[in-house]
Amino acid sequence: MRQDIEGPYLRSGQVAEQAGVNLQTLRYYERRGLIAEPRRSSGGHRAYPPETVTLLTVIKAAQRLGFTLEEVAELIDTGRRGHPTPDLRVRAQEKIAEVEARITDLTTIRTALTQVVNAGCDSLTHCSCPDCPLPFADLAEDRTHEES
Amino acid sequence: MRQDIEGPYLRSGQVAEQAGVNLQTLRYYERRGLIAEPRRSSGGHRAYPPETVTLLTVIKAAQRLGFTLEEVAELIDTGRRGHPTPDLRVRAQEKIAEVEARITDLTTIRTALTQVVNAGCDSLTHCSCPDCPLPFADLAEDRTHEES
DNA sequence: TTGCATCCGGTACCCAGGTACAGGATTACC
DNA sequence: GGTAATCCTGTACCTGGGTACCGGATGCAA
Repeated sequence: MRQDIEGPYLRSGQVAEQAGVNLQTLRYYERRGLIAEPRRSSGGHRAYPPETVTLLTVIKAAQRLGFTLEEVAELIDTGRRGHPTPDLRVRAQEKIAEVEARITDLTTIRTALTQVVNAGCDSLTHCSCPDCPLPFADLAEDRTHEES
Repeated sequence: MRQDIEGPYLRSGQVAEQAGVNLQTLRYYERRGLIAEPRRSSGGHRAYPPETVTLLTVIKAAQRLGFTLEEVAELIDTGRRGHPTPDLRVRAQEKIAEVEARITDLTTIRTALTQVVNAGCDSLTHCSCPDCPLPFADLAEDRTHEES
C-alpha cells in the first residue's frame, strides 16, 4: 500500500528536520502539550500537517525570548481557546520585568567581581590583599526562594 | 561516654546550622571535594574544625559571584596547593566576561520583548498586529553549543 | 517480497545543585 | 540506663529541557 493518509502530511522525521529539532524533542513537546497529537497512519506512524513546522519555529522563538516551555504551552493554549485577552502582551511585560531584574543581579555581580580584581585578591580562603572585599555577604541573587 | 574528640570540634548539624546550609548539602560538598573529609568520632560521627563554617561562607560567596561548584573546588584547590599563580584574579576576569556576555544577551531579549509589546502582538501563533516582529529568527542566545 | 530506512512506545539518562527518605547506629542528657 | 535527638550510609528524587537506547513494527521502493 502506498500511503494511507492523503494530502500534504509530513512524517515525524520530516517535521523534525525541517524545524531543526530532534525527533525525540517532537514527541517530548507532544507530551508537554505544546503540539497537538497528530493523526496516525493505519500502522501508527504520526502524520503532521505542514503548519506544525511553523508552530515549532514559534515555540523556539518564544524560548529565545525567555519563556519556559510551560509558559509557551499556556500562551498557545489561551491563544487557541479564542480568549480575547491581551495575554501575550501582559506576559511579555512580566517577562521584561524578570529580564530586567536578572540584568540588575548580574550587574551587581559584575561590580563585585571587579572589586575582586581591583583589590588584587589572590585566594578565596586566605586572601592577603588589603581591604579584601570577600565574602560579599550582602550579595543577594537568591530571589527564587524569597517569600512575601 | 561523653565526647571522644577533644577541642572545639563541631558536629555536622552545628556546622550546617551555623553556615545556614542543609545537612545533606554538607555531605554533598564533601563528595564534591569542596570541603575536606573531617575527623570522625569513634562511632563514625563527623567532627569538624570551626573554620569549616567560614569555608562554607566563602563557598556561598563564590557561588553568588557566579562560579560553579566545580570552579569553586578548583579555586580552593589551587589556593591550598600554594600555587603562586594569580589564579583567582584571572578566573574573576573570565567570569566578568561571561557575565557581560549574558547581560548582552538579556538586553537583546529585552529589546525584542519590548517590540512585541509595542507592536501590540496578541498571539504567538496568529498574531494580527501589523508588522508583527515575531518570530525573531535572528535572536541567538545559544552560545553554549557554539564551537570555534 | 525482500531489505533497508524510518518510526513506534517505554524507559533510562544527561546537566547542576542540591533534597528527601529509609533503616539503623550513636550521642547526649536526665 | 532509658530515651530522645542526632547522625550514619546508601539510594532515590527534584527541576527543565531535552537526548539516547532498546526491541519490535511500519513504510517504501526495487
